[in-house]
Amino acid sequence: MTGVHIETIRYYEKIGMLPKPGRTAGGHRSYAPEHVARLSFIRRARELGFPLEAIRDLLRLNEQGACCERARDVTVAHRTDVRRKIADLRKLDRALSALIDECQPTRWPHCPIMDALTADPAR
Amino acid sequence: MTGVHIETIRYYEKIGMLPKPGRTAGGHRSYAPEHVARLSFIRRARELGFPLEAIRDLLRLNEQGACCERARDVTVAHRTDVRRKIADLRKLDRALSALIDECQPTRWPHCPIMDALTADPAR
DNA sequence: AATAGGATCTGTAGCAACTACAGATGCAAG
DNA sequence: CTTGCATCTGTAGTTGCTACAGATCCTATT
Repeated sequence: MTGVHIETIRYYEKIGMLPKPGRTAGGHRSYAPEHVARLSFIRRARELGFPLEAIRDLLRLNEQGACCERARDVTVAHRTDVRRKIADLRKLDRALSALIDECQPTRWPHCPIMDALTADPAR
Repeated sequence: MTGVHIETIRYYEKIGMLPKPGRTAGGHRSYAPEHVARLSFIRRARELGFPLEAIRDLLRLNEQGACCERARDVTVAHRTDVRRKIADLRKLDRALSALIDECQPTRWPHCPIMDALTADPAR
């Protein structure tokens, strides 16, 4: 129903992201509509890359009806984190590209990738 | 000497990234220059974001003197991975920014962030 | 009503790449 | 010879799941 794997649902239950559902006579979990809604909420937030701890905050805000102001703060903080990661990865991309460019057969005396990685014990 | 945390060094030893060093009479590890060189290699490769498994390959290539061609392949594969991550994160950034933009006090009927996350059980 | 099959149950271990303890030693400087 | 820091082993925690094993349950068909 929610597209969340069953193991993941049980994991969420275990870490307290999802309230424990009722059980059938045989011990199987039976989920109420609010479980489904909460799971959908979590899934959408996960698709937006929010960490589970942030989602916990968002869920709390949602329940309290405390809206925009603070939900926006959480979202902005998350975006800041995403942007930091992008910047880090771009730096990596540039460094890797420089190595790859240097590593052309035409310019070949010795492998620049290995040179960049090998320690220089003299220094 | 290498800037690698001591716990990390022991972790590398445990997973076989670093050969087991000799020991002093009292049982303390004593590292030879080749350990230091290997650790430096690993550290530089980690700074370039290579996963440990790829670093294992690079170290093997380095020992075999097998150079450019294959080291280049490993590096290009890693860059592809980095670029995929950048693309994913940019998509996230755009989605988050759209939500944040919509969430201005001026346009306020209801919080667009919570709306986006809340399930629509009717549909 | 019996049965066959799939789904769920609990619990644990694994992923990547470390980090953080606890409690016990070793070792070097003063 | 002492003081105090560094290292020792071993285990558990981090994040967000995923993948089993072996047992039980539930549903649909006969």
